[in-house]
Amino acid sequence: MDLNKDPMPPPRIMDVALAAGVSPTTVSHALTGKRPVSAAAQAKVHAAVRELGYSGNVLARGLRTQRTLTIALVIPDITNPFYPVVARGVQDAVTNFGYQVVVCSTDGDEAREASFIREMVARSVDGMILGLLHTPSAILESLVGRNLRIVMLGHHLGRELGDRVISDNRVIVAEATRHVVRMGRARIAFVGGAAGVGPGDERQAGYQDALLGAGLALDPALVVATGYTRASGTSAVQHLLDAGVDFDAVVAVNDLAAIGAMHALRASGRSVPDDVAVIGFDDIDAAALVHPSLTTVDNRAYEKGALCGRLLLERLSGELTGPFREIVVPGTLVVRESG
Amino acid sequence: MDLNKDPMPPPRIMDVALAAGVSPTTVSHALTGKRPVSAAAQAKVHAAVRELGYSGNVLARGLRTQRTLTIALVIPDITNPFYPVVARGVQDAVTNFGYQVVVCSTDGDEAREASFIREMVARSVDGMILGLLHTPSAILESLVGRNLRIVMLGHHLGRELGDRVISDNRVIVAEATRHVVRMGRARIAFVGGAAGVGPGDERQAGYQDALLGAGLALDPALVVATGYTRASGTSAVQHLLDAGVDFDAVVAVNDLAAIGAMHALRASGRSVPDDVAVIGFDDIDAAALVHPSLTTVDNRAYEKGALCGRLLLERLSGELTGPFREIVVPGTLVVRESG
DNA sequence: CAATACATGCAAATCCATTTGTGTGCAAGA
DNA sequence: TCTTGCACACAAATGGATTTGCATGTATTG
Repeated sequence: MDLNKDPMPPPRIMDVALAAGVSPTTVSHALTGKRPVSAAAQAKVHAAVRELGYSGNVLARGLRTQRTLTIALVIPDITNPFYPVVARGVQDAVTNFGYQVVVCSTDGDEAREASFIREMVARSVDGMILGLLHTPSAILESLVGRNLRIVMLGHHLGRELGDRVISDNRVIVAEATRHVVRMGRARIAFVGGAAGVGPGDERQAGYQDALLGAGLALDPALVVATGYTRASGTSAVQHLLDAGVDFDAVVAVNDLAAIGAMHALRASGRSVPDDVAVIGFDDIDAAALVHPSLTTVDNRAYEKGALCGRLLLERLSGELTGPFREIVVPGTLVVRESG
Repeated sequence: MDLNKDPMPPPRIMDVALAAGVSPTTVSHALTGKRPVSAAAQAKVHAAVRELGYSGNVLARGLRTQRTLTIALVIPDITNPFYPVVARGVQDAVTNFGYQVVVCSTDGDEAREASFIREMVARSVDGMILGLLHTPSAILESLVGRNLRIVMLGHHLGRELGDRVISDNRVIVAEATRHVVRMGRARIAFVGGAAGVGPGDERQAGYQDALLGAGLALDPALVVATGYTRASGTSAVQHLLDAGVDFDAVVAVNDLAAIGAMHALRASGRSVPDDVAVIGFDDIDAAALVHPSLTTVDNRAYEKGALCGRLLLERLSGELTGPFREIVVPGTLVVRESG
């Protein structure tokens, strides 16, 4: 019982040719349009294709044409609700043009980022949309000049490898922080992110800009870089509480961290926003659902994904040429109950 | 300026052979282990591989070997937080064995389910994990007997195509409904899902089992099948309210619908759970975060994904043979504030 | 020394669709 | 009638790795 024998292999181009009564060459021409084919032959070929359910072997086709109609989307964390929305934006932008999207979640791990990228190159993807947390290094350097289009998402570190779609992190976090200052808060913590990793640094800079602009002191004890997950927010606040740091507001690196922070605050008996205001970033679905609802920055996940997809397609089609573009998608402050 | 010329193509096996001073055949044997290779040659080959960053051409390899080390995960909705967790479970189960996961989100659209499956077959994936909402039809029939392993997730409709990992939907929803009955609720609505689509029917059956078991009447007006999204829950409750139906509890087909239902209830000035109790299904992250927190059923997303991945690998390796297995992953009721 | 085992190279087939060059038959137009 | 054009078949090359048969060379063993 050889389970690995294929009892009914998929139809090949030769099967279609036989069924249509034409040569394989004509089938190929009829399907690709590389040479004129009579209407009669067209009809016969398409009838045979439908009858047999022929769809061609993507491997063989890709090997020959050097195009796979596949793009890779590399993201830090598929369980962060921000990214599925991005993924949907990408998908919606490219599926109508026949492209497939392969999603790789790296857990923000640098080694995994590298290995996914390598893997996707080996798979001959036509392009990649890279939402990396780490600065592109040697791995990406080796891709420069490859026949491979790249769009960077939310990153403008490192060498220019392709078009970029980014947030105005610094500006908008500064605005969000000023919003908290206007509410009379003066001991404002910044929570989550990690030095040199992802957008945390820029957001922290925006936070600092706002404090300085308001004439408030920068207290290093108020900055706790723990990461980008819910647990990051929880542990950061716990750290602040354990250290006995006094604070009346928390600006979090993203919504997940903000929600984690709110949990830790509630667990310690503090009220949000009465005792401590909390601000997030991204405006994931859950931001509107938590209690109190989260004041945050709409990070336009869907638009960003769609924009990345469109940019990539335009590069692939040659429609867009010339120097790499950097598109800033501005965020907007969404004021809710938490701050 | 031909942007489509490749200034630096990826290394081929011949390049490695030249660099290592051996034949391409020996390189292949060294890397695949199909024939014994001396330690000296091994070392030279591996050194050359590292130096050149050779990883092989997946298309060519797959074409020859008929194996791509890729599996497809087809899910209804990537923005439903249940599924990213499943995806992570699958990934964690298979990446250590060299497999890649391609995630396809179908939006619960039957045509898209079919087209994704076809697309993945054309890509010669080694196996598929199918979380379908619709009953597998002709599309899948044509895959029976193909050299392709299938695991069905949360579905036991249609012909047996592979192993299955399912929930005890009916039993656990009945238990959840009895929980609401014990709280003294008697006018219990069932909200969301769609006839013949996904697990909705089974969950509704469990709801009815519990009502009948408790001697309560089944009022068709209390059942509103609208779908699986947050909007589905909102519109279903709105429909109940508009129709003037009296109810004091809502059992929703999943957490998203439950959260949508809570929104509609709050918007109408009703209190949860005082006026209306709400029960969800899945225990997505947001269930614990909404206010009031959602009583729901832990649907073990991660375990299910991991289980699907393991089953698929065991079939692919030949480790598991014989008749298809059906594994029921029992849910557990998680009582929180909403009901 | 003869015999066996083992490592390795070479050549060729294979996987399947695409693509190009060449040749053939049929038709319409000069 | 001769040309020109068109549709198509056929053959062969291409893409890159895997895999097998066969031959060679070296090393070990009886």
